Amino acid sequence: MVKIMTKLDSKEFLIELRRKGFKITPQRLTLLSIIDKVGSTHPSLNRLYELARKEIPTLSFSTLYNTIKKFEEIGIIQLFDFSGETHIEINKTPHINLIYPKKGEIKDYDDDLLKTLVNNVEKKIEVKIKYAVANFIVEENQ
Amino acid sequence: MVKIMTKLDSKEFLIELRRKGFKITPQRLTLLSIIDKVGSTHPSLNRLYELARKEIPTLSFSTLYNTIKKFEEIGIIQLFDFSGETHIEINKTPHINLIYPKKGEIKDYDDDLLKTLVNNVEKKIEVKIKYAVANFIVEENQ
DNA sequence: GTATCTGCAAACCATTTGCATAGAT
DNA sequence: ATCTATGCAAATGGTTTGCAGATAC
Repeated sequence: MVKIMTKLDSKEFLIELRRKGFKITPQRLTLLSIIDKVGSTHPSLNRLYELARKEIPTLSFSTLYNTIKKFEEIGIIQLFDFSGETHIEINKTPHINLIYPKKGEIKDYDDDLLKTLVNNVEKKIEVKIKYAVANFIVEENQ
Repeated sequence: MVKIMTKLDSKEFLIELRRKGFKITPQRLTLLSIIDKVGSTHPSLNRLYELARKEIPTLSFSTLYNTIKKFEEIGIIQLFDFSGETHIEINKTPHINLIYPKKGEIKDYDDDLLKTLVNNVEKKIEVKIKYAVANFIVEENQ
């Protein structure tokens, strides 16, 4: 079993995974460490697959898929659809995604005003917001 | 040619369509009027197709698809992916989409704070935001 | 030893495209 | 008359599932 230390696979995190009945496999550790590294660039599943293949050339897409879905279920990541593909989000706090559609780039941007907005809405209509992202599409002139 | 009066197919709007080299067909007028009516519920393309079929039973999905893409190009609507499907957005001003994932419901919610946030970001990083939507996922306990 | 995971292959399904005919201007 | 739109049917491509053998525990 390969052991790579990252923010995500710290001891407590692995214990938590096990507690939920998950097995710790090399594939999962590798995916965790890749997500830890590049998660903030919001890779698509296919991009993630490319990256993971460099480390485990025999990895199947279905293993990646199942694992990613489990990670979402547990709450390690969020998934979102963009431009016909599933992408990864690791920033769980309310934030802005600055989207450059032509470049296909998505950058995180933090602003406390969004957090205030979430609080306001929660109070106003008496709901709990589980997750909040503001998508700002940037105008790209050539 | 069927003529149905809506906010969207007002005279100026049709002139604008023609100016861009588009032909005004019954299919397009019907789609415009349906979008005008139900656009705020963010229907998926398939839902839109169901609705349109009730009015034009022979309508093909590819006609709907091509038309919707044109509408997006012109700027009548925005398209976004959610839960593996393409959905329609007609609210072009910065607003919040309250998403109830279990129900599959998406409700518009307006708050000026979001508009302020957009202005702040535009000034701070010197970009023009073409389009802004904040997605708030609502926690639904059963 | 047992329950879960992996990898392969096939199925699924929304989206996209090619093309011959029809229609708008 | 010309150029664009429609509808059909097939292709595409990302996602999802079934299953036999392998692995974590």
